[in-house]
Amino acid sequence: MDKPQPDDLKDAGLKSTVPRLNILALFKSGQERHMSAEDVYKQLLAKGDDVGLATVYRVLTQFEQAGLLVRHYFEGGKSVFELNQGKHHDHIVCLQCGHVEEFYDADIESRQEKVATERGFAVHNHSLHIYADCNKKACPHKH
Amino acid sequence: MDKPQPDDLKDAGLKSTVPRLNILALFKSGQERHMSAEDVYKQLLAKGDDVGLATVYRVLTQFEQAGLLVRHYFEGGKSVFELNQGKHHDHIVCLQCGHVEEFYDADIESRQEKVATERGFAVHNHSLHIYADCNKKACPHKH
DNA sequence: GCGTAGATGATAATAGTTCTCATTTGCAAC
DNA sequence: GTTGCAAATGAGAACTATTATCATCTACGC
Repeated sequence: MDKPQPDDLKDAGLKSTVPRLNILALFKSGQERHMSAEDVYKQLLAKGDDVGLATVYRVLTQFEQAGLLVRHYFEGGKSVFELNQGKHHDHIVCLQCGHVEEFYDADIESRQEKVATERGFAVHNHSLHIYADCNKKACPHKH
Repeated sequence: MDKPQPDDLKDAGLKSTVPRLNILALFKSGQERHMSAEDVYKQLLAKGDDVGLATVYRVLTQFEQAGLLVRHYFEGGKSVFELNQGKHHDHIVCLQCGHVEEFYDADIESRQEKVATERGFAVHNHSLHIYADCNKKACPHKH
């Protein structure tokens, strides 16, 4: 239930191949919303799907270009992907446990747009990352 | 005029060595506000300063820890440094020419704080990067 | 001036990601 | 259902940004 929809791939002009279906299914399974290439690779291997790391990188990039996934560049070097569910949002990253929480604030959004256009820029996209401690009571979100 | 102040280094608990003075002087010269390690390395070599790349990386990290510089993680993998002049600000990065413009918006700042505390997070720092086109008239900011 | 802890620089090592290319596979035409 | 071929895959090499190693050098207090 919640099988991958090959249509997503077809619509994006991509052949529906085994690795692509597996990767899409992993994101749709919703276990982890935010995954790096390495994360995806390991999860697939753990599930028994035999896939190459190069393919994971390739497919993630294709999915990003197709709009199926969104890529984030958090601090720490590696980029992280999440399913694109249409609604833009920003992120709070816990520095203790790495937990990522999403939020959306209309005021922040509109002021960003304002700031950019005031300066003559045409906004493509933006990233707002708040790095913080969630640890009120010893980091509820386990690593 | 605008020579490096060894005091900055001493205050940070760092010996005032030739490479450190040169790197600090480069940032204070104000030619480029935002530079990657590679940028700094090349600029110094171009100026005739003989320095090792490893030293540049080390010194930039030390300066960041000492609060002399601020490090930014823009899209594209490499991190970028700028002189820490006390006033926090965010960035608009031009996707065409790489030009970086700074801005500060008190409303955005306060709403970020609000969003985070509402969710029980203690903010350490944040990064807001707007990626946009500055090209009103063929990208005024040359690469 | 001297001694030493700390700094440097050449190079090796590492992490994340992309490239190469021989082999395999999806899929459309027969 | 087979066939053909462009596109996709996977193993590993290559690449980029950065950090670690370590023998040599240097700033600076005595």
